[in-house]
Amino acid sequence: MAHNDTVERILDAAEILFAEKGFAETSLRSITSRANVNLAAVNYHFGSKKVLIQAVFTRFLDPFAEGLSKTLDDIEAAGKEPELEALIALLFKEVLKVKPRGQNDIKIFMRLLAIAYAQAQGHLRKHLQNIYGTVFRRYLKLVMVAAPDLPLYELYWRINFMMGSVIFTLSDFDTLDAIGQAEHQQKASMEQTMMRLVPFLVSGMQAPRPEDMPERP
Amino acid sequence: MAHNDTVERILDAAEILFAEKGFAETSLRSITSRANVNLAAVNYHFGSKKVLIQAVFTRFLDPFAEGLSKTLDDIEAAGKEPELEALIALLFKEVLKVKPRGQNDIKIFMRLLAIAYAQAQGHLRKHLQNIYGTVFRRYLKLVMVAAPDLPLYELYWRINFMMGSVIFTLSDFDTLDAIGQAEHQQKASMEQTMMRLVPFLVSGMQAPRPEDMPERP
DNA sequence: ATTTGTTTCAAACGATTGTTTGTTTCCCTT
DNA sequence: AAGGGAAACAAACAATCGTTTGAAACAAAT
Repeated sequence: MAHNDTVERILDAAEILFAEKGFAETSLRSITSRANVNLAAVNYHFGSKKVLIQAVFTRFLDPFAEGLSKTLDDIEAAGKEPELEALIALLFKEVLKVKPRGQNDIKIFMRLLAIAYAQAQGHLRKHLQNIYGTVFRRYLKLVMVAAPDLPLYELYWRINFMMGSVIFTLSDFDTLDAIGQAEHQQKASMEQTMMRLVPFLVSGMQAPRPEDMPERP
Repeated sequence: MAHNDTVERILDAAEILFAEKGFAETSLRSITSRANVNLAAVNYHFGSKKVLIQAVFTRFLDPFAEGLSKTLDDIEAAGKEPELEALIALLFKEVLKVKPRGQNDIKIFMRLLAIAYAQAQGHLRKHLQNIYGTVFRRYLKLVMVAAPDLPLYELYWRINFMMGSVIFTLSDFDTLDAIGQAEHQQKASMEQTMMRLVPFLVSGMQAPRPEDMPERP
């Protein structure tokens, strides 16, 4: 219990503080202090702060990627070709499945993703791409089938447009919801906002191709 | 020439380094070193690093907000009610107008926006909101007219969905374009990508309202 | 030419950072 | 009960951070 408990307490504290302030702005001392753990424990168990950051991501993304992979297995086994809306909603369901122990885990998860993208840290990005690239490509193939009239290159960019909407909105959900309450006297939940995202994304993906944009310039 | 030159050289160096590495990861020494300026110059001319960060944003956003404001003046003076597509394309044109001295200024501009959102720095966010909130609200009113069948609260969230796509995609344009070249042997420009964004965003905004989502729960 | 005020500069400040060290404590095996 | 390897600990490490200092260099005005 001793070892494992310390490692997980560090990860718990780290993911919260990283999501709140970012990587560079979060000191190891603030992490170990929140975790009620000795300062040296981080370097003892992880080796360095950089590895700790990667470990935080791994703990989130591994179950997510595994869950997504299994869902894709089921789809392919059933020989189904899901529609665009189902494919997008699928991703949200998968996100909601991850780590049901805490309520605000999804917010942390999304904020970490946003920070990872905002900070073009070479080592982190390639680390994630190397590990989770395979599952992502499997998912992308299904999107291709669901939107057959879209050239591959166009689809590539639209996928990124989608990622932008989702990550941006959900990672800043608390702030955006607070503004929404102040200006419209309505509050939203994360699940509601995901539901709101689906039709926006589906319609965006089904949009006609941009004008004056040759497929191969 | 002495004073003004130093201040602008600091701003030039700061915006590049901030866009590359973020705020906390960029030291004043790296800024002053790149600007060929003494270390103390930052605190002498700006007072603190925090003020320098705000100054970098101001130099970008002031001309942008002013240009947008004038464009909105013209529209209102002409009594026009632009369509959604025109309103969205308008924003991109306004962005392209800002700071024509350098080619990659837009990339820096977008990266700074992304970093500003990712790092929930309280002081910066309120600073921006207080200064540029007025222009933004004027623009929002035009969008309201262009999408009359959309409830205000729904529109609020979709505006944020749009912002997410744009900021996310364009701030990471270099990386995304590099991947696009590797996987599809096609390269894009920032202007092309903006053109690609327009139909995606327009269709997203015109999407049907999400199911099971009462207007006032 | 002298004064006045602004800007630049080298140097140092205290604080905080990630990491390392050597020792102590704990737990398990024999 | 004794031994040994893993873990926790207080303390210190060198490096870097933003900021401050006081003197030097400069410009413009009297």
